[in-house]
Amino acid sequence: MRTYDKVYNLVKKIPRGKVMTYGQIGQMLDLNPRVVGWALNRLAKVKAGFSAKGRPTSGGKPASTVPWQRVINSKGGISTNKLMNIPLDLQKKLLEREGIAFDKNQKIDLKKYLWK
DNA sequence: ATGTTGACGCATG
DNA sequence: CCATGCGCCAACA
Repeated sequence: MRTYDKVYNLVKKIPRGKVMTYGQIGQMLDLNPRVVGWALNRLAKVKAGFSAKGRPTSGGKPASTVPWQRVINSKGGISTNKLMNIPLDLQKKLLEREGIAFDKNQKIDLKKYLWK
């Protein structure tokens, strides 16, 4: 069981309309937030077709089943907008589609949507 | 084996 | 409020 598989398995359990933070996931899996981010970043690459040479995914195909958009930072904001391989505001759109609202600062109300 | 790289978080100024 | 700095550690080259 790779470390990133733990992350994927947990993220897959996040119910629709709820979100989790990197720090929260890291705490639950006894990993650092950075590692969580790393795992998701890897997902993005796979999804973008940059499948790592000879190492596309861990056996299966987690990329298509992991609701990565439900993972946000501790401020309740989106962290993917500064990335090259993900369209701007894609994550925001996906979340809004699930009924999650953003305020004027592009932030989510953690009190309301955070899953525990 | 070793160095680099982060979808982060927290403390500090 | 914004800017830095550091910890942290798996995966990759």
